[in-house]
Amino acid sequence: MPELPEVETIKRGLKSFILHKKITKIEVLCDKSFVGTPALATVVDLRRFGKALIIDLDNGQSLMIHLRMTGQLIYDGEKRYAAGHPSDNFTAKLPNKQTRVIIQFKDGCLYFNDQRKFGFIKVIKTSEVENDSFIKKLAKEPWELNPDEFYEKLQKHKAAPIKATILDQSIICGLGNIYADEALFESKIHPETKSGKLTKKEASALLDAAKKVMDRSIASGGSTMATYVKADGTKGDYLEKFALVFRRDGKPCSRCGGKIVKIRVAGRGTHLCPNCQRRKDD
DNA sequence: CTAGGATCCTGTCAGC
DNA sequence: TGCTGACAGGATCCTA
Repeated sequence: MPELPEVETIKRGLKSFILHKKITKIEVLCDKSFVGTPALATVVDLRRFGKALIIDLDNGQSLMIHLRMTGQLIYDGEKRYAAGHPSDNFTAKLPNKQTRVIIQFKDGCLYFNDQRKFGFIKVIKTSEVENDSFIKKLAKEPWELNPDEFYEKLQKHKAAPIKATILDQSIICGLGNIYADEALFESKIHPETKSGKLTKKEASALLDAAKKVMDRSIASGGSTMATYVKADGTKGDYLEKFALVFRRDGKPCSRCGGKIVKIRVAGRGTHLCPNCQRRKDD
């Protein structure tokens, strides 16, 4: 998915289009993608918990949206605002084959598209949002986590590769496959390093790097491919502009000129510069 | 308890 | 061209 910066981008953008607007109709095209009974109400707030987006309504209910791997939210009204997993859907005619839910407003439609159907929209009581099983488990985001706290957490998973550890939302919240790779590169840590082998200094550097790469992404409107269009017509282009290792295997490292490689860690494709990110002896 | 692998689902791409 | 397997910006469930 869509990692924290992308969901933050969605939240900020949607706010300007749907806040205080009434939902006039909800069409569910794929049962798996919508949990609960759709009700028509007015949007009173948009919030984000890690990678989950919450749309609060004035009937005491909230829509919890998780895009998982391939979810997208595309608002189509006077302007089009698209964010999430980048694809041609951002500019395509909608609804299409991948449209799972359509949330209609008086002057626009919010399309929830999701190729792989891992994502979902779920109706929950607003008062229960923070007790939701997913949200409840979320750890602090990098900006709220202090280095000592982070270091202590790493000791509880000392045998797991650091990449797996920082992808675990109950340890540190917000990173996904892109920003995990970028943060490890930025802090010069090999992704397979056992979490318990990191020094306090390295843990602190990694935390700083996580904040840095995500701050930069949020500032540019989230990462994306070329088809991504923001509300103002500009493109969010973290991958093109800022990614230094993600999907850059075979290309030279911007820091040392060495060759970026792709390996598999924790079941995920992982990009690194073997020269800058030295493996420690186990 | 942790760690690692399979799994949900659709689509695309590399390699035969 | 057609088939096959691998893989994908996530999280959960199962097993050891």
